[in-house]
Amino acid sequence: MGVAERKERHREDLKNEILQAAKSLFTEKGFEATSIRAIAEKIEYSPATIYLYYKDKNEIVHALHRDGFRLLVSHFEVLNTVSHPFERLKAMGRAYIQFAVQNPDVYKLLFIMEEPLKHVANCFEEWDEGDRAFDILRKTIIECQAEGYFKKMDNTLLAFTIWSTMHGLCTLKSSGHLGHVGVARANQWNLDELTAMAYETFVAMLERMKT
Amino acid sequence: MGVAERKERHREDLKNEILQAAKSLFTEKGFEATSIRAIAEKIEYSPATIYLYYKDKNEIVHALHRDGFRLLVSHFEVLNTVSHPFERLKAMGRAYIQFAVQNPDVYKLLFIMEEPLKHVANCFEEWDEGDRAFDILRKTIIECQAEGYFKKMDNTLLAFTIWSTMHGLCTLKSSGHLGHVGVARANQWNLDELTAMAYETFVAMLERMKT
DNA sequence: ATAAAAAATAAACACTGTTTAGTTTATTTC
DNA sequence: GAAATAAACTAAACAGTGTTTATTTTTTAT
Repeated sequence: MGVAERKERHREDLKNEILQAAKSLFTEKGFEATSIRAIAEKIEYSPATIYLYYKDKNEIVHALHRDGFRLLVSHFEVLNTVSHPFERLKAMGRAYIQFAVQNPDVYKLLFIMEEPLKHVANCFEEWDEGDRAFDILRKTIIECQAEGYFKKMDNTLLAFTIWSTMHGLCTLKSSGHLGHVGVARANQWNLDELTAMAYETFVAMLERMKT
Repeated sequence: MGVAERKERHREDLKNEILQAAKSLFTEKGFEATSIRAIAEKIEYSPATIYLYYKDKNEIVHALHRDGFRLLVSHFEVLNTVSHPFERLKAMGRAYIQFAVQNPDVYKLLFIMEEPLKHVANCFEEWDEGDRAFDILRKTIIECQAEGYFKKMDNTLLAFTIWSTMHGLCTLKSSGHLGHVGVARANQWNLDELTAMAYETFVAMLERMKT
């Protein structure tokens, strides 16, 4: 059935077109400032057409959530080339910050907004993407332990702790809260430097966790 | 002028009534889900009346932001009774988590939302509340350094790092992201336990930073 | 060419924050 | 006490939001 196939392909095309339009508008204007009508206008369809391809706005957000996670995981996969586990761990931290800074809206989608997560909870799928990203961190920690780091510490708990620190650094930086603390403005540091230095401080702490 | 005074007092009363109605609705329904109309209905005035007392919705949010910070600082002031600085530091961490868990909407107001911060930036005031909270942490760190902890580490950078970890723990927990990681559900841990244990893991790291 | 099916839309609904013009209430002046 | 002034309040509207329904246009199959 060549005809049905072509139609199906066209359907998928339009579905993807909606997604790309939404993505570009989200990163351009932010989430709250992007309306269904604006997405419709960008792809030159009527607003109601969007609803033929996506149940509601949350479904669009959820689709971008999945894409975003794939992007993050692919960012981390490059680090497999770093053979020494602790060096890899450090590189992962830097990569995480870099990802958050370069893709603030994607980051918001992945780790701050609650709606896309609710959608995951409703589906029976086990949030593979998130688990995979977390497992990358956990495995690296376990490898570090084989080298004498983090002895007698639970790898899962340490993974949560490290993730929390990274997440805290990224969110406090990009939300502007870090920048509004007086002592931060008083020194000559800019925000990126400050974040990098705080990360190095944390790395220094991790480094002491050997033997 | 007794009359003018009484009127002024009434004005302040209504202004405060609006604030309390907003606060209760915010904590009850969340920020996004509370409208000016809902606030107006709660105090039994017309929506337009709100605008006679507050410039816009952001000004209400900002007023609650200030209140929230005072609440947080008062939470911390109790800890002055803890004489040993490192014990005090540990207690501060627990108090911080407790505050975030018990007042999730206030926490969101203080450390996640960007709008109230913008308002602070527009005013010339130097965000005293935030600076004071941060200074409490910094001073405790400096006292710890006098006891042999965190030698040769910059107290401001360490303060940022610790704050980031606490903020990360609190936000990942209450946003639900922590709970959606497979390994977290696999173990018997509940979210509060998990957060507490992750905090203890972090404390264990800090504890090693002596001499 | 005509009937059936699919795709797209115009228009409405129930909301939102906010503004404007008008009404009601309270105070002051005569 | 009655009239003029000032303050407080509100009804109604505006422009926007996500979403739904009924209708029209376009495509496909007979």
